[in-house]
Amino acid sequence: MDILNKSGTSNSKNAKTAYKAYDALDKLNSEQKEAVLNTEGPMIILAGAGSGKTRVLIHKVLYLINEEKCRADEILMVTFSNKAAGEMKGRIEKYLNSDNLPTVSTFHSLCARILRRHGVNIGIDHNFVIYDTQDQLSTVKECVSLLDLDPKQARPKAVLEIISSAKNQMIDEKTYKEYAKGYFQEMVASIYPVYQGMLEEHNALDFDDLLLKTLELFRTHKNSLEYYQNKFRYILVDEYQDTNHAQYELTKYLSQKNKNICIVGDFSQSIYSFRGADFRNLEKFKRDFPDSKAFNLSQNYRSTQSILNAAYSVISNNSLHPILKLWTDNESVSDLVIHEADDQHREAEFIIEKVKKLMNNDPSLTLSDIAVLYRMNAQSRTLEEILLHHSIPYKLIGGVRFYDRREVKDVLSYLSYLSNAKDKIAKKRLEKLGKRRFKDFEEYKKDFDEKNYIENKSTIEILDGVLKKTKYLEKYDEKDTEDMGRLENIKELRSVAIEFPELIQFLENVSLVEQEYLPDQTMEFPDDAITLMTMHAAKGLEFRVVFMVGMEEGIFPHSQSLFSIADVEEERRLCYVGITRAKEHIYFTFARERTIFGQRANSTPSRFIFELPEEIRELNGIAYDAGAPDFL
DNA sequence: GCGCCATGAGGTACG
DNA sequence: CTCATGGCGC
Repeated sequence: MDILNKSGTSNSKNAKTAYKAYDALDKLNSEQKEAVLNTEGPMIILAGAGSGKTRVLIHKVLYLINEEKCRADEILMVTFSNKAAGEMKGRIEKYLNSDNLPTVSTFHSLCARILRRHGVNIGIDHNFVIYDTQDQLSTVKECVSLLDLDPKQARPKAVLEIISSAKNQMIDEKTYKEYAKGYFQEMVASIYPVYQGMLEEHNALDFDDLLLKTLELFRTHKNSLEYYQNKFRYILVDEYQDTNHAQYELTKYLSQKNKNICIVGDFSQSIYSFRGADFRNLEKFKRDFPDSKAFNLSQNYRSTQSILNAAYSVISNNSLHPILKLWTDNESVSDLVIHEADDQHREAEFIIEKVKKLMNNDPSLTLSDIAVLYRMNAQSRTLEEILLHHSIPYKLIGGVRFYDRREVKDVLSYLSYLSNAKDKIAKKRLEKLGKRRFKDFEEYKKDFDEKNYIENKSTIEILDGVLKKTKYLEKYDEKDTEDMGRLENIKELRSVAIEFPELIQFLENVSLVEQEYLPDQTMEFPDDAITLMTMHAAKGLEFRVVFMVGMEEGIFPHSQSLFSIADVEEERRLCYVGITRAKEHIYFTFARERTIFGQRANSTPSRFIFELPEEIRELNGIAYDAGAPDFL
């Protein structure tokens, strides 16, 4: 095999980390190996949960480079989160002793970069700001008041949802009115063009625009498109079931010329249709690339067979998409338990008892091996209370993100407004921080513009200058714990500012990169703690022990999903994602009675409980096998 | 310009 | 019940 010869030629100064294709390929199973070795042309990898998908992607990249199919910088790998991109990048870099690296990026960062460079072709200033959800909401509010509409009827949040989903379907502000049906949508049709005009005036793009404007650029400027088609000769896209229409089109455009595109996904793990994802893109791809080759990764390395059986038993109730049946060689010692509790407090107590027992029986088990998964964040409160009461450390994932925090957003608005004075949304926010303060800030801005600080001063100098001039920190009282936290966050922001001395780069970084933010609880227990999070947040993770709580109709599946089959199927996929997080043991719990939003009510066990394999239900005394329960 | 109270809504969430 | 928001009074 000529891989052997090539492995020694380049990149192998450091024997410890240099990539050796022949070694690496030996460690792959035959399905994985086939997927790695097929380099040319369009291909689709259906990768089940825990099937080593990341591994395959990384080895594909390394193999391409090692086989000299292309240079590293001719490879583009697209992921959905910065976290995933960072991990991929880290793992690839470890094997490459070279400065020439592949581009690993999210769709949004990639598009932002493309637009900074070539957006001028379609009238986009290279200095544009990126509006996040909060800015978008403020913009919609502006439009609503400008158009003299009643904010109670044109609820900004609802309006924005419609605009965003229109954008996801690539319907622009001019054509939307043709699609609008009914009173509300017609109202949105009148707001959408105003909203879009306002963004333009502000020299701003929202996240959806990043994708749409890039598509517009590709459609109208062949040169720009060809530049990227030539640059990225090999393209890999992860989590393809999560792409929306615009992202689908982007991958199509970019790969049109070389057709070396590898997409990876899993129908059964599509859980983001509410934000525009369409798992049917996996099927559409086959139609658009009729000569594409298909590969399946069906061997699971994470869970026991009985966990996989449980997951399959549930997901096989879905009919709107194909299902990949997984198998494993893993030893099958596994707890699968269904537990009925009196109420949500007893449910939490059950978890604690169980955790204690498990840890007694198995000294190798630590708290960080354990996760409690729930459908919605509101469910975490009772769990937190009881864990706190029993002094069991936990870390809570979720909540307000770092860059969404008020104080962080305030400081960023100052900086963003300095770099782009057209941003009226930032201006409005700053005015709200006090007239005096804004006046002082304007004085600073005058210096900033006249003395060209943007080139002569570093981000941290500017940031500190603004803080000093506006006395912003005086808003907060060091003795107040909440304020203290806010001051801490600004400190944290300062350290990011030090990392990015160029203001424009700093702003680009903060609008596109979500920083890992740990809430206070985690700070107190940095090491070993139980993880509490939603099932959505758990995607991609694994734990030796998983508790899925609140398995009740109306909670999971969520009440708002019950009107459509497609929505219930998405809930079921979420259930599948939850189950497949577990390596060894899984516990499903539900309460007979639950207080939610201050309302106490009896609950019915989730339909998903009844979809678990009969043996498990029998073992747990939940063998309603007289057919479907009456709620169905 | 700040803070209080009434009101209303309440899913999941990446960039 | 809890949190965010907006209007209004001081």
